[in-house]
Amino acid sequence: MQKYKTEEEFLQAYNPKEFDQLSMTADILLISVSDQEQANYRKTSKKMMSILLVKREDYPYKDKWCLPGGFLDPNTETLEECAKRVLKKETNLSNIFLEQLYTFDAVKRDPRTRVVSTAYMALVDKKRLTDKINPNASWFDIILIEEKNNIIELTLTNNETTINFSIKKTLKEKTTDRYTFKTQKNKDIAFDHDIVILSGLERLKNKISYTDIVFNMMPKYFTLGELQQVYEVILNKKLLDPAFRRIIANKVEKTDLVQTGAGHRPSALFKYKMK
Amino acid sequence: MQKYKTEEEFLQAYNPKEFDQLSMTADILLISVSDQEQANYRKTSKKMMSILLVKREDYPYKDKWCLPGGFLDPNTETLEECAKRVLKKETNLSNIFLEQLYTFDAVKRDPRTRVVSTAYMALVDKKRLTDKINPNASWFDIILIEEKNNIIELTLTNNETTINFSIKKTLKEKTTDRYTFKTQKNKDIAFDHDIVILSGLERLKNKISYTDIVFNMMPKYFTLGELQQVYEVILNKKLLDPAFRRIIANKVEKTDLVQTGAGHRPSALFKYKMK
DNA sequence: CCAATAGTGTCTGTGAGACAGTATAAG
DNA sequence: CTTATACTGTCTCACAGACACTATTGG
Repeated sequence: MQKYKTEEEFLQAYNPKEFDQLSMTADILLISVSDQEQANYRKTSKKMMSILLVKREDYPYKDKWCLPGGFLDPNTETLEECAKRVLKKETNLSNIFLEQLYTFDAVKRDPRTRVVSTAYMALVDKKRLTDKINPNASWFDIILIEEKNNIIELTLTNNETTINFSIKKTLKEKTTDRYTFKTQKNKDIAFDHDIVILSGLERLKNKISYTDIVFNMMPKYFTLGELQQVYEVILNKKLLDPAFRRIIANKVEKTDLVQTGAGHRPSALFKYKMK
Repeated sequence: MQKYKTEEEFLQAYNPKEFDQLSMTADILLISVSDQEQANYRKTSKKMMSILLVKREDYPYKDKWCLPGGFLDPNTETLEECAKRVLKKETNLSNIFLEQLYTFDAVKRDPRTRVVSTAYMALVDKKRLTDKINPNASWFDIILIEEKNNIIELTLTNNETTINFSIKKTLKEKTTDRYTFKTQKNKDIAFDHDIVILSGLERLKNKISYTDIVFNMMPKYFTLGELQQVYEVILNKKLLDPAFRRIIANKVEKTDLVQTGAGHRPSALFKYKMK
């Protein structure tokens, strides 16, 4: 090996192409909560989690659905900037909550070449979304998420197509909370994005109980009933009213506004307040 | 753009070198707990957290300290396998607890070329370590970790060299627990590894309270006093005996063994038991 | 006996789970 | 008046914080 006297000298002689390189992508799991149809005038509309998927127009995995994502430009941008750029392109929105999820790096995860992907979780209030969404992208509602014998089954629909896949969840180390996910059944989702989706949903489920992350999916003003429903759909279980109100009491602030017209006692509108 | 009839056809024509590529590394924050000297025969030896650093022999950052790490071979290995390979090389140990920490990707973090690094946290019981540690690697004890006005100061020593750096911690989003770390003072640690170290220590601090991760740093048999000291050094605060014993009660199993010879009541030896 | 750690009993306050009860709009 | 949701009061139980107390060794 040659020796260099200074760092400058060394850097001038350095040629990265001498080494094997690879490509990276940032993939984004964009999650929101939608209102579904209501059964009668008095019932409140049911809430559902939804995620944004994109139909692949080219090989590989042509015509399958995948998460919005794009290749990192190594010369100019960070992975988070790359993620923001992709989100802007797909949804025409900036200022979306973003958090790094995990880096997925199986050797054969992309058939083209070695591609390591850093996944980001993004949260948005669906009311912020205009119709300027990219035509090859589509919101899918999560209509079923069920865990049985460590096998998790997920069903999504965008009212045209229904997607269903299942993943086996195994504890990676007996001392921690990390799981290994393995695809059991999947014919509609490209790459390893089925696993990214599930990891993201689990992360959201965890973080909702010890952070204020949920307010990134809420409009500025909301009722406590709505907020509770969002918690319930994310946690996938019913919560008791008084307990819920105690928990979020010091995260929200009551306003003078009320919401009426629902065939029952009007509810106060609240807004987020930092603890 | 050309069109292809099948995925195979597409893949055959695909040339990754047409696109800008980059390099990746896996860097490992290996953490352990050491026994320090005892003041007199009766006192128990004080515990300290220690991390493994490597002295850089080449440019860039020649002669500075950094985390053990290595370039990913894109053709053969995952990042975790790369991390294991590096750990084996530096410590001659396999079967070390590893967990992906975070992917660091600032554009200019490596002066050579674009290098994205996925950091792993590794935990080990120091008694497992032989003297087969790589000569350019060295254990540094964390002798000070102090937070004041969101500036965290860290001092490490390996009894020859003392390293000191400080980092500013800012809440990234008001709704979550994610922080942005920014170097305030650092002249001994290469790359952005000062920030990796701090993120890792914070992660360990968090995870110790809701997982059994700490047992990866313990020998097979240990006293509750020792275990409590490890908790205390990681959490950086004193714990009350009865509260501590209640918390770990169903994580440990008492054995018939006792530890004597310490100038006070002998203590029972325990071992880890999964909940 | 002393010093130091090992280990336990128990009081108290906080806070979640549970359930029952009151309030109020629209049809 | 009915229906459905909004919102509150309060009991109970689990559990963490706090402190006091007993146990046991080597010197």
